[in-house]
Amino acid sequence: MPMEKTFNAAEAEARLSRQWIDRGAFAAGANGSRPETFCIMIPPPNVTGSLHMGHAFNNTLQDILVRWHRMRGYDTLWQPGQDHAGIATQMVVERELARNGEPSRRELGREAFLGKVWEWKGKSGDTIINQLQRLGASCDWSRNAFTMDEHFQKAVLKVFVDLFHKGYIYRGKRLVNWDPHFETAISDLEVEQLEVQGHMWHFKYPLAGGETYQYVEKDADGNVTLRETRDYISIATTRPETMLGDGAVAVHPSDERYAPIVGKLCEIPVGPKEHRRLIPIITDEYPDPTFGSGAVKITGAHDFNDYGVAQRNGIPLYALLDGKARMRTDGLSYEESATIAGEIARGERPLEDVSDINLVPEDLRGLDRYEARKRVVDEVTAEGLAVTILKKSIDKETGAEHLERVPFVEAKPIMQPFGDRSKVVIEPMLTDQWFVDTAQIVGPALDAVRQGMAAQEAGSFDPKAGYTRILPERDAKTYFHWLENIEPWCISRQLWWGHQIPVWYGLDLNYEAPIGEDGDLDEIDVLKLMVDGLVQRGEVFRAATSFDEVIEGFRDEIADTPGPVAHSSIIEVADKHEAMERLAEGLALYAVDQDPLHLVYPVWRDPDVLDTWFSSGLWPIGTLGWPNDTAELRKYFPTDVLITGFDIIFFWVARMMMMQLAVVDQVPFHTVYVHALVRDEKGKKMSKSLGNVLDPLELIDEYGADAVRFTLTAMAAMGRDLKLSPARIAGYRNFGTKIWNATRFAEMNGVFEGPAAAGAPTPEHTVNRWIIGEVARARMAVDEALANYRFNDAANTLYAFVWGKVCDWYVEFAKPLFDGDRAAETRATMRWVLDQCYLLLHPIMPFVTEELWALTGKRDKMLVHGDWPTYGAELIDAGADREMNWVIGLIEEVRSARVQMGVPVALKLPMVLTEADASVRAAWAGNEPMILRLARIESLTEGATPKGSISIAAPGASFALPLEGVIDVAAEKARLTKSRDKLAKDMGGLRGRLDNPRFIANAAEDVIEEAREKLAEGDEEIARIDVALKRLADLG
RNA sequence: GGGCGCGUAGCUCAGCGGUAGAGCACUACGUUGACAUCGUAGUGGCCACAGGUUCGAUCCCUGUCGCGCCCA
Repeated sequence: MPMEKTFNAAEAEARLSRQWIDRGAFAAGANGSRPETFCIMIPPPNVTGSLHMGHAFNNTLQDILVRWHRMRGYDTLWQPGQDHAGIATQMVVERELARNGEPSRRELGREAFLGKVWEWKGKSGDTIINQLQRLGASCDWSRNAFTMDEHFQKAVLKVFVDLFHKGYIYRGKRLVNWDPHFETAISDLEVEQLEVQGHMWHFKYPLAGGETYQYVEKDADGNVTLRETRDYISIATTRPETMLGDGAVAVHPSDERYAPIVGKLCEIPVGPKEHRRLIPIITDEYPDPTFGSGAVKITGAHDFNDYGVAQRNGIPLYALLDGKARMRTDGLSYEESATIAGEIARGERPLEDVSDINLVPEDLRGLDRYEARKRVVDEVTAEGLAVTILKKSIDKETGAEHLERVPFVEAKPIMQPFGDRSKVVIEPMLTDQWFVDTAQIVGPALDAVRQGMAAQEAGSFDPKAGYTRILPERDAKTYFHWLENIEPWCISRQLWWGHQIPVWYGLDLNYEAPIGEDGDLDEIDVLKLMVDGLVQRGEVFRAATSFDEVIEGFRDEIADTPGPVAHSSIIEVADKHEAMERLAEGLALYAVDQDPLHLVYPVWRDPDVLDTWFSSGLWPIGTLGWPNDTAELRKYFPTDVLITGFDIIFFWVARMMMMQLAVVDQVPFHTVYVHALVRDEKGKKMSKSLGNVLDPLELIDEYGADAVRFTLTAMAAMGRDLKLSPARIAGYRNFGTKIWNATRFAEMNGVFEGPAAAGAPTPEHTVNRWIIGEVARARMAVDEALANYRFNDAANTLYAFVWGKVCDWYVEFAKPLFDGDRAAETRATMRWVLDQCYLLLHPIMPFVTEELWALTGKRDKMLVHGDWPTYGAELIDAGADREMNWVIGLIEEVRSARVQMGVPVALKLPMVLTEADASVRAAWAGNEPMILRLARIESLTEGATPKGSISIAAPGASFALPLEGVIDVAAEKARLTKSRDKLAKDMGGLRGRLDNPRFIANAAEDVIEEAREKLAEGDEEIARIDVALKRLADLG
C-alpha cells in the first residue's frame, strides 16, 4: 500500500503512545544492555497543573536525554510524579466547594475536607500525566509518584524527625510572611514584590514633656539652610496604622540633626490622649539620613527591617494584627497595654513576652488594616500633628491666590509584597513557626557545587565523583549567591492539605512545689497540679513519626512528676483546650477515689503542615523508596541529571541539594541543566492576564508533537530565553513532512523491498560512499552536542543533514543511479541512510520516526528501543568527499549562471569543457548523469570556448555554456565582474595578512598554510574569470 | 541601589580570536521520477558605540549608551 502524502500526526501519535506504554517501552531498565544507569527525576508538576509551554520545553529536553540513553543501552529510568502543592490545591478544592454550593472547608472540618481533596485528586489529578504523554514523554509511568503517597509521607515525616533530632529543625517566634487570605505563613520566595501607587505620610512625634531642641539643616558645603526650634521629631511612613505598635524612633548615628534628642522619649501621636505612649529615640545604622526626614519609626512586629533594628536594640515587638490582617481584638485592654508598654519604654520593666499586650485602642479593634489606616491618619491630622506644606490655590471666581497649609502626603509608587497565589498584600507577622536552621546544612550543598564547577572549569568533570555542576555556569552564581546569604527556612504552613508536622505537644507539668514527704499525692498536691497545668506556664513537645512512637518521649517528659501522674496513660486529643479539660477531669476523678487509672496525660498534634518544598526536596530519594533500602535506590541513586527552569533554582534545586546531603550524605544528581523561559514571539512572558499564552496542547493538535518538540529543541540555546512563534513550529512540521516524503520516494523506488542487510553497506559509487560519511559526521556531531547539553546544536545538525544533505542532494543524485548498474547498492545505501535518519532523529521527533520505522520494513524492535549507532570517522571517505563537493559546487555554479542569464529552467544546454585537470576528468566521468540532470545540461563536449557563451569557473576546470544569440553581454559581464570583485576583495585580505611578517612570525602554522592554499585557489579562479572577461570584451 | 545577562541580515537567533552563518520573511523563476507543508537562484550585515590587548577582535579587557531579568 503506497504511503500517504503526509504524516497524520493526530492519528499516529495516540496509537504509538499507546503501543509504547502497553509494551512497557518506558519501563525502568527497558532496552538496557550495559551496566551503566541513567536516571532523571521529573520536576514534579503541581497536581493541580496543566501542561504549559514551560512544561513542554522542560520535558522535551528530559525526554531527549532519556530516549538517547535508552537507545544507547543504558539502564534508564525517568521517574515521573506530581507534587501535592499545598496552597494551590487547597485553593482549588475550596473554590470548587464554593462553586458547587457545598459546605466550606471550615464547616466540613479537617478530616472531611481532606477527603474532598483526595476525591478531587482522584478525579483531576491525572490531567497533567495524560498531557505529558501526548508530548511523548517516555517516563516510566508505572512508577508514577505523588508527594502525598503513603510511602512518601512516611519518608517526609522520618526526615523531619531525623533533622529535628540532629538539631537542624527548631520552633521559634519570628517574623514571617503572612498571607491574610490563606491565613498561613509563606516563604519569601512565594512573595512577589510589586510596585503599586501608595502614599507617604509625614507626622510629628512630639517630644516628651514639651521639650524643645534646635533643628539645623545644612547643605553639602556645610552652610546652614534651616534652623528652627522644634518640639517634635518628624517621621515618614507608608503604613500609619502600624504607628500603634511602634517601639522606638531610630536615626542614623551620624545624623547631627537629631543628635540633641537621641536617648530622649517622644510621643506616638495616636490613641486616647490620656494613655499616650512614649517611646525612645535611638540610633541604628538602618535609617538612611538622606531619605525622608532621616528618622524612622520602628515597628518590629510588622516590618522586616524594623525587626532587625528592634532585635539589635532590645525594642519590644508589639503585634497589632490578627491572622486576617485586622486590628487585634484579643489580649489586654488598651489602657493596661499602654501602661505596661510605657514601663518598658522607661526601662522600669524588663523586656519579656509581650504577646498579650494589645496596643490597638478599643475603637480601632477589629477593623480592617486599611480602615484603621484611614482612621489613624484622620486622628493625627485632626490633632494638628501632620507635617504640613504651603499650597497655592487660585480662587476661580475672584482669581485671588490663596496660600494654605495642607498635610504633607506624597503620592508615590511603593514596592509592596503580594502573595503569588492569593494576590493579597502580605503582612510580616510575628508567629510561632518551625524552621530549618539552614545555616547548619548549607555547607555541604555549597561545597558540592563549588567542586563540581571547579572540575567543569578544569575539564575534568567526573559524574561519579560525588559533586554537582550547574549548567550554564551563570546559574551556579545564582545558586551560590542565594545559599551564601541563606535565611532560616520557615517550613510550617497553616494549611490542612499537606504533611502534618509530626510533633505533639503536652502541658508542662514540671513545677517546683513541695510535695508530700512520701512522694505520694495528697489532695493539695493534686489541686496544685491542676492549677499549674491549667493556668499553663508553657508547653512541652516531642517529635516522632507517629503517636505510638511519641508516647516514649512524653513518658520521659513526665517522669519526674509525682508517681501516679508519671504513670498516667498518654492519650491523643485534638488540641490544647481539650487537653486541659481531660487533664483536669482525670485529676478530679483521681482526687475522689485515688484510682490511678483515671489519670491521663493528654497530648495534641501540631495542626500545621510542612511547606510543600520540604517534601519535594526529598523527591530524589523518596521516589526511589528511601528510607527502605530498595533495589532502585541502590541502582539509580545518586541520579544523573536534573533539568529545570531557572526560576526554581532556589525553590527546589538548592533545597534538594541541602536535604539529600543532610539526610543521606550524597548529592542527588551530578548535573543540573538550567533552561530559560519560553516567551511569546515578542519576548513577553506568557501570562493569562496578557492573553499571550500559547497552549502546547493546541499546538500539538495543529502541528503535531514532533514539530512542537523540534521547535523547542532547536531554540534551546543554553541560557537564553526562547521566543516562540507558531510560524517557526510550522517550519519544523514541514521538516517532518520532508523526511516523510523522502521515505515515500524511497518506498516508490523499491528501496525497502527484501530483507535489509545488517550493518553499514560498503558501496562502490562515490555518491554512496560520500553520503555514508555524511551520516557518520552527523552522528558524531549529534552525540557531541547531546553530551554537552547543546540541544539546539543537535537539532540544527540534524535539520541541516537530513534536509540539506540527504533530501537536497543524495535523493537527487540517486534518481539517475536507480537506472544504472549501481542501482542495487544505491537502494541498499539509501535504506541504511534513512534508517540512520530515523534513529538519530528519534529522541527529538519520536512519533514520525517510529511510524516510518514501522512502515519501512520488518523490525525486531520498535524504534524507541532502536540501537543508537556508534560508527564514526572510519566511514568518512576523504576522496568521495572531495569529489562530491566539487560536483555540488559545479552544479550550483551552473544553476546560478543560468538563472542570472535568464535561461529558462526547462531549456537544457550543451556544455563545453575548455580546460580540466585529471581529477576533474575523473569526477566528471564518475558523476556525469547526475551533473547533466541537476544542472540541466544536454551533453558535454570538449573544445575551445564557443562564441557567445557564458563561462563557468570551477576548481581545476573551466566550462562554457554556449548561448549563441541569446547572450546578454552586459549581463554576463556584470555577473563575472561581481564574482571577480568578491574574490579579489577576499584575496586582498589574505594577501595583506600573508605579506605581514609579524603574521608569519606569530600565527599558527596551519592557519598560515590554510591562508596560502585559499589564496592560491582564489587567484587561480580570478585568472579564469579574467580570461572569460577578456573574451567577452573581444566579443563586444 | 546590588547582582546576572543581552544588543550580529527585516524578524528570531547561532557563532565567541583567523576576517560572518541558519531558519523565517522578502524578490524572481519554476510542477524536473518524494515533497507547493515543495524546488532553484537571489537581495540583505561599519557583528550597539568608543578606547585597549593582539600579527589579527563580532569574539578577550575597560568604559559609554540602550534593553531585559533577579534581589533589595
